[in-house]
Amino acid sequence: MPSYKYARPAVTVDNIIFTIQEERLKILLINRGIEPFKSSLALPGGFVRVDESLADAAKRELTEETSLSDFHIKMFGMFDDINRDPRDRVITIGFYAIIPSHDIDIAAGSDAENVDWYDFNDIPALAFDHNSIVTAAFNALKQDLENSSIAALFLDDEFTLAEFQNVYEIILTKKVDKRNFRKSILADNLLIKTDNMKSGGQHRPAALYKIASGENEKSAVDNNNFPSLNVKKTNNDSTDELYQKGYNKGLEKGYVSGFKNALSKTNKALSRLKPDIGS
Amino acid sequence: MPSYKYARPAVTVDNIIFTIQEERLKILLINRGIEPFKSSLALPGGFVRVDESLADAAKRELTEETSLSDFHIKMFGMFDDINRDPRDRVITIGFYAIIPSHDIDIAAGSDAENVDWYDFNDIPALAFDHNSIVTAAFNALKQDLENSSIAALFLDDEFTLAEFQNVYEIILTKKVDKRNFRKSILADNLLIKTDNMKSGGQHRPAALYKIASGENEKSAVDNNNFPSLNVKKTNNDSTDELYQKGYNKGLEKGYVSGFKNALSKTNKALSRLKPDIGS
DNA sequence: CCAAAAGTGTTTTTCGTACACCCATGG
DNA sequence: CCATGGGTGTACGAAAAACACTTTTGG
Repeated sequence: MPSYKYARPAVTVDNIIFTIQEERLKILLINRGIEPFKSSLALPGGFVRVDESLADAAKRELTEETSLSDFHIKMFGMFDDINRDPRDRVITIGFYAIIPSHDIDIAAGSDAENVDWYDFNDIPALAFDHNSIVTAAFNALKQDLENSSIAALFLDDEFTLAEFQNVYEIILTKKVDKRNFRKSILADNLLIKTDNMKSGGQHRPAALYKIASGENEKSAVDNNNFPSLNVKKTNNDSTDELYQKGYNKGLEKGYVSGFKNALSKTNKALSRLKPDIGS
Repeated sequence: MPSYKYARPAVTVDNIIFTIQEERLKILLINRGIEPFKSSLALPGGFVRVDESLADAAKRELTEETSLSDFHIKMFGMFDDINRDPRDRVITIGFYAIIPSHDIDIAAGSDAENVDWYDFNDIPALAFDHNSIVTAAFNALKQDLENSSIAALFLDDEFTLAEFQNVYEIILTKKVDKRNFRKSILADNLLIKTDNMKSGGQHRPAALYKIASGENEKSAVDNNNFPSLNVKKTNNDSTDELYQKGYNKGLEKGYVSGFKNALSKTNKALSRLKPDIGS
């Protein structure tokens, strides 16, 4: 029973697990079995152990909750209101994860009684301050969508540009001009064309693309903090290039505008969002 | 002597206090009096109490260290390496503060033996991982500089555009085209012209500007999390405008690119950074 | 041969950038 | 009257945005 000279806040992680299912953005929620907020929906999460980093804690919880492994996670914020948990002083750090559609059944099936997917546009009142956390996660997701190739994480390893564009349109709830989108995406060199085609519909087959992994392709799978996903290059000088630990760890290969938006070409990214007036 | 069922990490805050002195960006460092890293330089900071938020803890420490009050602070990152403190598992949250030049003497004078200003471009090896934290703080500062009017916090309440521009040039270490800078700044409506002029030099007097506080002007002084500093408006829709708690609290009135950035007009901001070739 | 999605270029507009001269003051 | 910084507008080029038709397949 560890004791300390001064009281300490508890530290937890909460995970927002995004996926796309039936053309809708969804997140995983659990039905709380205990008070407080018993039988409310809540984000999966748990306490951080003293021998693990925050990201490791998030991944451990994710594996417990979904029985998947090899997550791509991203720290996006922290929540520290004194009274956010009525039982104790709890500081929580938010991570979001992206699960490709083909893993949905595995993820939600692990503990079907208590775990299910919910449409992002129809989230009920959640336990604690979890609605705020969900909102923050979504804002981070949208921003990262503009500045990296994370949209590919919703898809199979190889995907068509139409599928890729569809991820943007679903998450940003905007139609995009196809020609400008393709021009912009390909100019960023975040994707590379494979030799494979996707046939199937009664229409012309589409070329399959994959994310242009920075160094080697394996690292895209092994590392769980989005590091090998390409981040848009920017004209950084000197200090910008220093390794920035901590919060931005997940995007360490580029500048995180992110939160701001770092100084990446945000306007360029926005060009994809304009509705397709033509045709 | 509080005790818990499971061991808990300690939670601390560390403050990077920026100011401009003699045309140089400086930060406040303390000389550690105790092991580990005894007599190394380090960031001011301390433990978070269970009855205070992270921001309150940062402000409390700031007041203790500088004997100033009413700080503008911004949470910019967290640092959670398991071994970052050899004594214990310590998670720290970084805040930066900006102090106007006219408060420098007060700030550093409170505990002159151990506290002093150091040129940002000449920071020695610091205790713990504090060099990483300083780098992250600087990146956040640069980014916020592009997306809000925080540059004004280095100055008096009213200031000339030349002084304002000078803040950018010092922090970004780049010369800026005067005409483009003024055009860009004024187009953002982050500043408003006062009726006052600054005379003095043997040249034409300069118009004084102040930050265009969002609602009322007092809140710019009262609130310590940069909330009333104007943040560049962006074309957000629906969900973007939801209140985003937690990490981005300091900029809640706008979109935080920032970190991440958000989707503000970063390119526009960058235009100010181009050297002034002319004249 | 027809429906349905894949794929592809050009024009227009907007925005970033370079650039030079007159103004008001103090000494 | 002159040295010093304050203050202003325009023209050019690059990038974003609008926009429509041909191609390839399956049924």
